[in-house]
Amino acid sequence: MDKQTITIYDVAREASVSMATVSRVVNGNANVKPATRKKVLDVIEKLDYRPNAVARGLASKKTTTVGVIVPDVTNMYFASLARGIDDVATMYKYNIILTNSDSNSEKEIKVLNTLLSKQVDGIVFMGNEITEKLREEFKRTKTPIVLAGSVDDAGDNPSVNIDYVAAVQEEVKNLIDRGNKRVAFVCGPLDQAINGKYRLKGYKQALKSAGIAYDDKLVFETDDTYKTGTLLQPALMAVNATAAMVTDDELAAGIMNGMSDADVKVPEQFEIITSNDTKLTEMVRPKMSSITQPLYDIGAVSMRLLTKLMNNEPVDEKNVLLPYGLMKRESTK
Amino acid sequence: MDKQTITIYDVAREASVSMATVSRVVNGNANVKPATRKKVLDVIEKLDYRPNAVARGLASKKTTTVGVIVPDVTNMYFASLARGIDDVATMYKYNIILTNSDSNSEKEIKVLNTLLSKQVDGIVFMGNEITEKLREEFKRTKTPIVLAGSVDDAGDNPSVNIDYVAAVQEEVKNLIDRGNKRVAFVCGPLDQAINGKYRLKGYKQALKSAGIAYDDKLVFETDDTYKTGTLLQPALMAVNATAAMVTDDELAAGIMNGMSDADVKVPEQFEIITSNDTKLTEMVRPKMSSITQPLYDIGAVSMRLLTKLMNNEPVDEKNVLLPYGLMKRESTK
DNA sequence: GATTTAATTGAAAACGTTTTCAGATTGCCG
DNA sequence: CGGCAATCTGAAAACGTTTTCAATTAAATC
Repeated sequence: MDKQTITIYDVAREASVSMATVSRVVNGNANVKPATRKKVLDVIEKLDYRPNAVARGLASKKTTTVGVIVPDVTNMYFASLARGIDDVATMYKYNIILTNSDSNSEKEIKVLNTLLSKQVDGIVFMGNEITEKLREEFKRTKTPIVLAGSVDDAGDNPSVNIDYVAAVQEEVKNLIDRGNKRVAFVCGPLDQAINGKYRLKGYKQALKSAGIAYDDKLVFETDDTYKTGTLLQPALMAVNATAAMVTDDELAAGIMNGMSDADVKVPEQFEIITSNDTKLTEMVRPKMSSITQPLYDIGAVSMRLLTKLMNNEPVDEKNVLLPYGLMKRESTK
Repeated sequence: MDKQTITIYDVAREASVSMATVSRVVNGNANVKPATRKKVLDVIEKLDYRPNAVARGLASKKTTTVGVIVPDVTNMYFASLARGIDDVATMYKYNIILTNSDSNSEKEIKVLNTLLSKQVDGIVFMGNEITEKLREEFKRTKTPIVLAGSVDDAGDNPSVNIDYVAAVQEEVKNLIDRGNKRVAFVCGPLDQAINGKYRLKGYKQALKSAGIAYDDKLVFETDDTYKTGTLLQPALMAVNATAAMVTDDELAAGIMNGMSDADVKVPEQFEIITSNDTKLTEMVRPKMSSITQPLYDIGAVSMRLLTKLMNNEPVDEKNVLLPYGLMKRESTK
């Protein structure tokens, strides 16, 4: 009673050719006489034959599927990257298996392994804290892996990012130039290299160039959530900060709303610059000034890079830096 | 030079048992003597054997992978659903292949077919305008499909939603009770059943109960984007609307900001209620009152339903309605 | 200890493709 | 029209599992 699945063999019989020939026309192999090609194509049409990608994957050792590991799709930043990834994946005939890791190292390792067991042709990984254990798992496989919008200081994985230190440095400099003596640095977990090594470095460099002493009371390590942001106003006031460089848009939105709710005027009394330029920056009032990152493109370029790696094509630059920008909106003077 | 992949056969040899036995222990089959189980397990450990899911899929005709078709992950509404889906998928040992359709019917059909060719065990579909063509494709396959947060008036696919007509009716009634004689209905494309058939119906019913004549000048069909929302203020004022029931959060945020930018006070001069209760509602000022939908749960329940369908378990209710709520925030009086 | 029954195991056939290699056909040239 | 190269085609062996069925071994019964 089962709906009969029709196989390449059925087509071969019906068209009175061999499986090999059918396989050839399905795969667009040139070595088949136009007449036979037509004959086979007709039978395929008539029988409504659809190749079984699993069998194909087993025989060819390619699944045209790539794994995508992301902390949380629900976060606009990652959703944008994911969209870029999917679009160019589609363009190159790949599909993506998307998994949320919650930035949990154990979970990351686990899903990495299930992705590998599913024989994905490549993986794009997002998440900035790469534990030694995870790094080892990365090394163990020869399936290509690229980091998207994520940095690993210690590893040597291909990656695509922007120049976080330069971007932060530039924005903090602007803040200082506008007269802010005490600018806070509000970031996600510092053990993530992107924060602890790069952005913080940019912050420090800007301070140094301006001859301002680094004060660790001004750096606030958070969990990157909106909620946390809303709670930060008192602490920020307590250290006499008059501006903040924030590393996440939702977090920044939280801070800004916390300020507004406490009747601190943004930007008059407190300036805020955020980092990801998700569409949230425009939706909030005042609109948030931001470092602009080509989010979609970071995803897109990552995936493009991955396709090259999967095909053993030469890549000129393993660690791509895309251009960033500075978007002045209403949360800065 | 290729990294040798080790197969079930290698561990069989090494453990001096048959492949069948190895397969049994890998799959937790009870019929194997504890001693042999241990022996095999040890060899697996020693050789670092990982089962090849593709081969397994071919032999067993199950891939433990489900397809997820979504208009755009970058939209918070769908991202939330997707997250719910992935979480329960993981819980039941499935992975998801995530594809963006842009609500484009051709694209939907195309990805549906590639998902099927990849032999997914099931599909959860999001997107409200289901063309006749797509409906036919749905019918052609015996792979189970469930609609998540999406309705198809004409088809008979399993689905999980909330009671959109009741929810809208209730909110519009509240608006009217508070003295609004002219409440606008701002929605996405009306040819999507969720808008054209359900929500609009709730709107009309509320009007009718209140003895107010339906005026189609008050219904605004849009494309559901933030940008469009920001442009709507003049038109809304032109028809003397004093409140709006909006079917999408980003759209609503746009409208609200458009109002604010034109110095129309929300909620004093214009009340706004939105529909999806994404976290955006809290981030915007004033915070938006909303119909609350258990977004994550809609995804989660869809996936759970799908697991039952995939296992041929009986399901009590093919079309699940989850409870909705009404969240009063600051965009209404 | 001989049977009978239950618990373990293994051999081999799927699963639906791709791919290699050799054989068959065709086209072209003098 | 013979011969050689170029073009097409097919047989059969992978690919790495699961699963069926029969055979073997162990346990239980009297």
